[in-house]
Amino acid sequence: MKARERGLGSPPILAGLLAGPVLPAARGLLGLLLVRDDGVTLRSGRIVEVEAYGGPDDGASHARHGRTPRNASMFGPSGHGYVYGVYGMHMCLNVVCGADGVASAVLIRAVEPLTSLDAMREARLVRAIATRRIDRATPARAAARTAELPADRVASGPGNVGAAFSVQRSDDGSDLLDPAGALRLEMSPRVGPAPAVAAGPRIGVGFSGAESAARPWRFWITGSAARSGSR
DNA sequence: CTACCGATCCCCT
DNA sequence: GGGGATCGGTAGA
Repeated sequence: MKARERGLGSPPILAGLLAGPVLPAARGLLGLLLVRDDGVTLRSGRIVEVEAYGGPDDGASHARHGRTPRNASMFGPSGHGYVYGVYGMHMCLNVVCGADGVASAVLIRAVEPLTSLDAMREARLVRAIATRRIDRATPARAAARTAELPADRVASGPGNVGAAFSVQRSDDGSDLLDPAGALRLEMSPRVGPAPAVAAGPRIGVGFSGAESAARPWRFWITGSAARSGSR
């Protein structure tokens, strides 16, 4: 029996997928593993929710007004990371897609933790303290809350994926397909039929025109409790 | 349960 | 100087 039955049989095939159009790439990223290897612990999880973003024709994309210092990675080589900060406190991770020079990327919106769940909870607490979102709740209270976070909430939502995997600006432009990279993508060891995928409008893009906001460019694995917005 | 709203900072129609 | 590919605490039904 083949080791993989989900279609992406090998890293070269994954690289080829990411080098192509963003919508198939977004679907193909579902089910893959996101890995943070800090030399001490190996945090990993299954990608269960993503959003596709395009270039100048996509009113919701950071690339809608062309290349800037902030979005330069979107125009770079596929398979690399595009990391940006929003609202002064959240880091979001994208996988760059398309040919070099073409702007497109896939936002990782939710991950199901597989290994080092406690390290992810700890990383969540680090962010909570760093952003000082613990005015009313005392630090001890915040620590207790973080420790009690259900597994399927730890990396649910793009900001929480960033926190749980300690995504930082230095990850911007890094090669996510490098097997030795500190932040990387890996093939899922899971064998079986391809999971059912659902699609819908992207989240938080109301500022873009009606046409862009209506595009069903958000994809998720049906039934995953880690999907954001499904509290 | 839903809905609002403040936090906070980098980057830019 | 304004706004954002978010989050979570709080208020109120």
